[in-house]
Amino acid sequence: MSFSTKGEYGVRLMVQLGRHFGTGPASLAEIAAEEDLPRAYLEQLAMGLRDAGLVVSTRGAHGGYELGRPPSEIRMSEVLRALEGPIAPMICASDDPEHATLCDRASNCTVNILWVRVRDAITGALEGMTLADLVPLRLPPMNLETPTSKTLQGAVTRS
Amino acid sequence: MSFSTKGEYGVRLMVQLGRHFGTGPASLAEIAAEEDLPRAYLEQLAMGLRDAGLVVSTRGAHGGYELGRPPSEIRMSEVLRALEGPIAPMICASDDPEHATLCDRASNCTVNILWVRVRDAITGALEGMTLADLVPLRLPPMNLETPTSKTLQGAVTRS
DNA sequence: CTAATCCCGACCAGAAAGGTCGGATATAGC
DNA sequence: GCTATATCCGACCTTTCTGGTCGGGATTAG
Repeated sequence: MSFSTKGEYGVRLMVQLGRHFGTGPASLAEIAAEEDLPRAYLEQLAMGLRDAGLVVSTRGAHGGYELGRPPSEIRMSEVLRALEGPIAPMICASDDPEHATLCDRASNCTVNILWVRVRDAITGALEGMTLADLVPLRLPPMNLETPTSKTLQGAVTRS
Repeated sequence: MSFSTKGEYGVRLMVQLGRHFGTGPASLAEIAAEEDLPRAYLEQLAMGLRDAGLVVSTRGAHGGYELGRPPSEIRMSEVLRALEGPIAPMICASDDPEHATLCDRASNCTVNILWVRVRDAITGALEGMTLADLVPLRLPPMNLETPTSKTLQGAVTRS
């Protein structure tokens, strides 16, 4: 029982974008360095997030990705769905009606309610959290784009 | 995000054993036929359940498996753990302290609380259900081992 | 003795997952 | 326009996992 590392990496990517929120697009190269993740792989994840409308991309030099909405308005359920597809602990209990593969044995299948309850528990937990809950608080509101924050970035994050 | 079919098959196996509860051991051949699952594969799952003490095996002719306890005393969390291992939506959020692989980035890892909450939601749901909730109510006590069920067996099971 | 049954390790094939590569396209700054 | 920096995106590769089989051994009821 687990999420894929796609989910893990994707969430970490989103958290980083949350930290950069309001400061213009952040390039994947930047974030890959900060989180120590393979850049080429992040591309795949970012595209999924973009297609879901969670992030906005800017191409070309000085381009990158930024959140489409403030962190507090991005539910983690949306993020996980964009990354991993419908939330479904079992094929017969998907929260996406499209993919709701009714088990052939639907009639005498009493097991289904188990998976449905588990699914609802998961979506409930995910629905109750926003990206803002995961983004470490930004330092007290000084001028947001301080040069110091930039200088710091380079220094840290090298594992 | 999903359980493996190991979990699915295993739960179905347990439900069948629940139906047979109190009527002596049921052979895997029998159950494989009833649920239309590969017998050889069920063996693997049954052994895991046995090692966890959830079922008791009887070897030799007329042997088979039966529940170690009444269905109402078997929490689904136990069943799933026996089948799939510790409940951990992410490596850094296992409910088994042994396998709690602290992420190297533990200090600046704010994401962890997400997985922990999800995990707790799942275990909560699982803890709140017993096998009895999944076993279809038995018909009013007639003679339980009807001959018709036996005649059926022979016909099936050869893939 | 025989048939039924669990026990259990070895093995296997296909799918999925994680990840790489390279080139196309777009854009900011000179 | 040229160049450096980005996203974009399909093709590809490699390793792991998973669902599943096989075959033989140990046990036991009849």
